[in-house]
Amino acid sequence: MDDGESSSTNNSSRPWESYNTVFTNAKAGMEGVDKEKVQRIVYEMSKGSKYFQNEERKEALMKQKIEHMRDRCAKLSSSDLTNYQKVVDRRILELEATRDLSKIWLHVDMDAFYAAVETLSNPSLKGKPMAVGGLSMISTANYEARKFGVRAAMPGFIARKLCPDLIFVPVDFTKYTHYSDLTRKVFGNYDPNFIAGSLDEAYLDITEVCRERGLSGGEIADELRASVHSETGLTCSAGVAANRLLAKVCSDINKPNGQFVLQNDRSTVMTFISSLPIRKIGGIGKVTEHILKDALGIKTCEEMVLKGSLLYALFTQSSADFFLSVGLGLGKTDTPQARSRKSISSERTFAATGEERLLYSKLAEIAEMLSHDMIKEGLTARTLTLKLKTATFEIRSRAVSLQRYTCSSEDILKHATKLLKAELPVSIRLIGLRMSQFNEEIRNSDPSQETITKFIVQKDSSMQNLDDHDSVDLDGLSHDESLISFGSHDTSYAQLKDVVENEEQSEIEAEKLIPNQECEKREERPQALRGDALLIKHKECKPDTAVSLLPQMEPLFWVDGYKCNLCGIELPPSFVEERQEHSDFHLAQRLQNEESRSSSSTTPSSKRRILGKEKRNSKAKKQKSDEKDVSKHIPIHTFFTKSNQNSNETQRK
DNA sequence: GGGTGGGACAATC
DNA sequence: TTCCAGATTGTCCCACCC
Repeated sequence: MDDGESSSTNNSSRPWESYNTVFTNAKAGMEGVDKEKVQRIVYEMSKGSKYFQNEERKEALMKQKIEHMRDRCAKLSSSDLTNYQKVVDRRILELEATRDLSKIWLHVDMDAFYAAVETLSNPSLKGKPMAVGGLSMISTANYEARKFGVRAAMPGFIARKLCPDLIFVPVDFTKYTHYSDLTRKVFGNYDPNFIAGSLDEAYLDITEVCRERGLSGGEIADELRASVHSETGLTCSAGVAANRLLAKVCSDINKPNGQFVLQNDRSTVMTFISSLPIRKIGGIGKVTEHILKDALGIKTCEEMVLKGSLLYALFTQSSADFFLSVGLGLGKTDTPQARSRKSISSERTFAATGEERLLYSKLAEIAEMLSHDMIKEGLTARTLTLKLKTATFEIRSRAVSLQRYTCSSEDILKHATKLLKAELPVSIRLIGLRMSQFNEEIRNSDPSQETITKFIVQKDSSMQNLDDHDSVDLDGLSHDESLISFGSHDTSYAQLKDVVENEEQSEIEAEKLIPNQECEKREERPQALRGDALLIKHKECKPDTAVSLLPQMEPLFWVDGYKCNLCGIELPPSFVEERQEHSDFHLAQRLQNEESRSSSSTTPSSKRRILGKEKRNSKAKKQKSDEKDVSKHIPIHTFFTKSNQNSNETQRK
């Protein structure tokens, strides 16, 4: 939808015109596309579906937000605007002071990457319209397919309608990773600290290499692209500019197999940015574009500066700052420290169902996948988030923070089951699980300790079965067996239900016995300390030799002088520290299990149910009040509008 | 009253 | 015939604690 005034009611003869789809947005290779035809087909294929209804619901909400913003805009007095303009003027000076034109950044973007890789391995696809993905969703399309309006993130069945001869090729990440590695080897020759955006794009600081070799940014880009082509047989496009934001915009200009250089001087940058549509900026998507366009009439980056006072009046400071810096053509010029991931997740879509057994079975599969990924990455975490997409495409998420770090599929499943249970009955089409709040001690451990870390992480998962009564009782089955049996046998489902229900009872009882605060305090201590505490608590424990970790636990000793009797890990006697750590690990493990037994490992579910209810109630109340004050209901990505004008003014003072 | 962490959810690629 | 992904991040609100 290009016009905020249009709606499905005043376009009855051409209803598709108001259907807000991303599939008609400008994308490389789609210049000659009959947008109206694409939009009509997408509309015809979608209308009436649950997906469509949900889109309409979201659209209505967005319109409401836009209306509200317009209202607030209209209410601003001239003195308000004068004051906000002063803020803008000051911020412009501050932002200008940070402008750095000394760097040369290069953004490389592979052309239709997945599709190009598939064509390399199957040359018969050359020249034919092809998409990587399936009928439900396609990941990318080659340029022949794009001529028909087919593009990434489009459902395959719609793509086939647009292009009946479209060839579908299944996604093969192993292949793409291989080619991505080849490109990265080339990138590394120009900037060893390059930033990989994704498999198919990267940012390189080529300031040094330009200086050393006396070449311009454009010449380096030329050489790099030729090098990527000779190493991989793939083409890429590049953008060269003073910062990453601009370089990314530039790499899209002469796509495919081209490049664009933006000179590093202020006036060239300002001219370039002045007419640039806001949607070209990374971070401004469909929603933000609509809000800025329809509520404030901002279509180009230049207008972000011209209407800066409105932005500061209506958005939060951080959002307004971002918009203003975009309008000034500013972007990041430093090479950030390697960003560490903050969460890890796994989700799957399936035919919508409300059948509990099926849902629990899916949950078990996803918990297993997530656990597997965590072990592979050497991560343990303590916040679990369950994501659900209902049959009506409504997204729900429910989270719980655990008292200990874990990566075990049993732990994940146990808590995820509780979260899911609270949502039932509901018909669901997607389940996702996410773990966040990583244990930094394990992640940042000395590489020389990698073996032991890996061991801890792996065993943290597998050991749960052995001695954690709190975990789902798997009757001594191995991981794989447990998964299979869970997914396919009624008994496993019944077991899980029982475990969850019994546990709730024990949690309620435990809550009576142990004050929650005490558990939290203990949780704050690092694991090693907790082990020490246990040693103090149980003075009969003696390190190494035959260590009795707890009176009721089998003592630890080294079989044949090198093999742990509890888990089988092999550590020669010379590995003194590792052995100590290892016995600490068993101690900590044991203590955690003890804690789990004697107290709730999460918020007691009885309490949680009440809390949940209160929360839902307060949420319902909130929604009601939001109907009155829509500004509280505009959580649009980074660009949150101010929830409260007064609070913002206070902030500014 | 300010700081902080948990939880929900929207946004992007 | 088929009927809209998956992964990750950022920001807000709110409850709780000091």
